Amino acid sequence: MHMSKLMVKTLREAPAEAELPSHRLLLRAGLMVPLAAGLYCFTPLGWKVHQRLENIIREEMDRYGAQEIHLPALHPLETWEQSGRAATMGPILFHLRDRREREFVLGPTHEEVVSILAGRSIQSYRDLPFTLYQIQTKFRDEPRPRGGLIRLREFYMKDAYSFDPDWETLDHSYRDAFDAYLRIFERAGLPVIAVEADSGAIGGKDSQEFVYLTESGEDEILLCDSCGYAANAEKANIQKPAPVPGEALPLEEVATPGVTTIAGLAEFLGLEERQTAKAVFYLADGEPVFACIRGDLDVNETKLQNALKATTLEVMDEAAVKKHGLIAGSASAVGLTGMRVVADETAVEAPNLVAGANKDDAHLRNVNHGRDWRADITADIALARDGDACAKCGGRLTVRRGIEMAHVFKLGTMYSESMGVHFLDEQGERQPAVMGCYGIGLERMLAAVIEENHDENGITWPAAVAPFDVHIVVINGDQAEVAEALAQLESDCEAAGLRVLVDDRDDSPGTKFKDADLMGMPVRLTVSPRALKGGGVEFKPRREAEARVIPAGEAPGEIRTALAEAR
RNA sequence: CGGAGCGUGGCGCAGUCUGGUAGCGCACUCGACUGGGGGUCGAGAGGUCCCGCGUUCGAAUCGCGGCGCUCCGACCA
Repeated sequence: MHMSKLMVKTLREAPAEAELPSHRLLLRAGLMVPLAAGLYCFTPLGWKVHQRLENIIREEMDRYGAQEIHLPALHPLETWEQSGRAATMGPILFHLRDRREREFVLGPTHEEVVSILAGRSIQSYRDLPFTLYQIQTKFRDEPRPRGGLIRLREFYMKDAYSFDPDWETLDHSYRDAFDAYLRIFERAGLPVIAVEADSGAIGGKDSQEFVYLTESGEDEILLCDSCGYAANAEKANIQKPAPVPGEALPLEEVATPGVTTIAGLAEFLGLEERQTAKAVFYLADGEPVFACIRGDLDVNETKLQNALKATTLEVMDEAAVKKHGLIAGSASAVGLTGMRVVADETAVEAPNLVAGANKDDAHLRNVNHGRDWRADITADIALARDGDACAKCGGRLTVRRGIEMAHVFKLGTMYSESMGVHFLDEQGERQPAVMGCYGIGLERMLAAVIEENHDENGITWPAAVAPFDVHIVVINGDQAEVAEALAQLESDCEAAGLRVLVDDRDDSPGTKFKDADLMGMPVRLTVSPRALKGGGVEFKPRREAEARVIPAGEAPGEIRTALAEAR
């Protein structure tokens, strides 16, 4: 490809709205052009990278026997009503109507549709197991698209779905997908870590995310520095400090004028925070819920939501707090009626806690579970924080941020039951298939590849995803010797199976070098009178500082070597 | 949805406070020179100043309403 013919426009300066390095470079290098919030056009250059990522994924999925399919993006609304997710996914669904006023949604994912497809193919346990996958567009009406390709409203996802006769064989399908993902990210030059993730109220057993660690990520991850435990903040478990022990003492009210915070309460009474009880109020599916945890801990709302099996959970606003007669800052479950109480184990086990008296400026000492109050649900609802103790080994947890690249789930039978994916087992009994699902965000992956592979001058593509292998800069291409050398070099490289980009534009050398750095092909060759005089062509791997002159005939071999190193 | 900022040629910005014929740099076109890190000179083209309503003799500028974009948060199987 010659740059004089390539539809690309590089920018000296990035648009003001772009902040992330990947976003700025995607725009500056001319890989994409914005259309609207969360929507981008890919240029020929950008699309080549996208396709190379796609192909890596396709190869690794095919390698373990997953089968590629294609599904509609447009789904009848009833499909989503059948699974119940029309309600739970709610506002994220793009809705539209056809000319006969029939309602459709644009698929944000494809569990429902793939289940319908699978259900029509499965009759016997002999038909199982298998894994289907698709690489196609998904639509989500995100509340806030952001970060260039990090969060889009229309995006490519590789989504795979496994169908197994039982949980045991699902473990194998899951493992196959997991291993394929490790190979995919390895090949794409993207360091990721697998972290335990929440599988949601929707159910399922195991769930892991593949996360690329970066400060600009939106996912919060807890990492244990001693045992390697890694979990999404929604899922992370901690070892909670032991309570202050003691025999149950008589309940006693104490005046606490103006005290409304745990820190203030502990200081006022000269106690530790773990000797107090904290209360937080929520509306779960619209119903009031009283959450209670020991004062030194915070509530993990995902865990709380799971404990409640609620589809929505929100913190009560002031009006709701008032309406339900709660006293913020002095609330406790003692004497509380009219709502469910969910308590963390710590609040149940610790004796003689200080809790609110359910009136202003007063608290209760020596509150004990069982005697003074009772939890409707007792569960672990504690939030892991930076510095907390690892649940597995007691080591120190550190909070890191990252971008979720992929998510693997053991779904179980939820969709097979609602969408009708059944088979007859060896006993002739009708069973729902046990499903798993495995998604990778393509554009997000592309953005992360750039986040990981760039320097102050531009992109430094890993060889496996670069749009071209070699970028040939021509200087004084109008001179006959130079033109001749270029033609030979180009055909030698192409004969060696290399993807060649030639900057044949009539621009100054400086402009071409800057663009070559910005666009970031793994190897740059310069054909010029000077290099010819020096005995060949100038050879410079993008990630190295120094260039050297090599005989032109050796270029293809040297490029191959450099590509092998540019991972 | 809450908080903040921004909207002027393709990109980066000035002009807005204090109303008076829209400007700079880059990019673009043509010509010449130059030819190893976004080069020089000359001549050009390109604008619903986000939209609407209002105030005014006169609005990019003031007022009201709306839209869009970005960031933070909420949200995000």
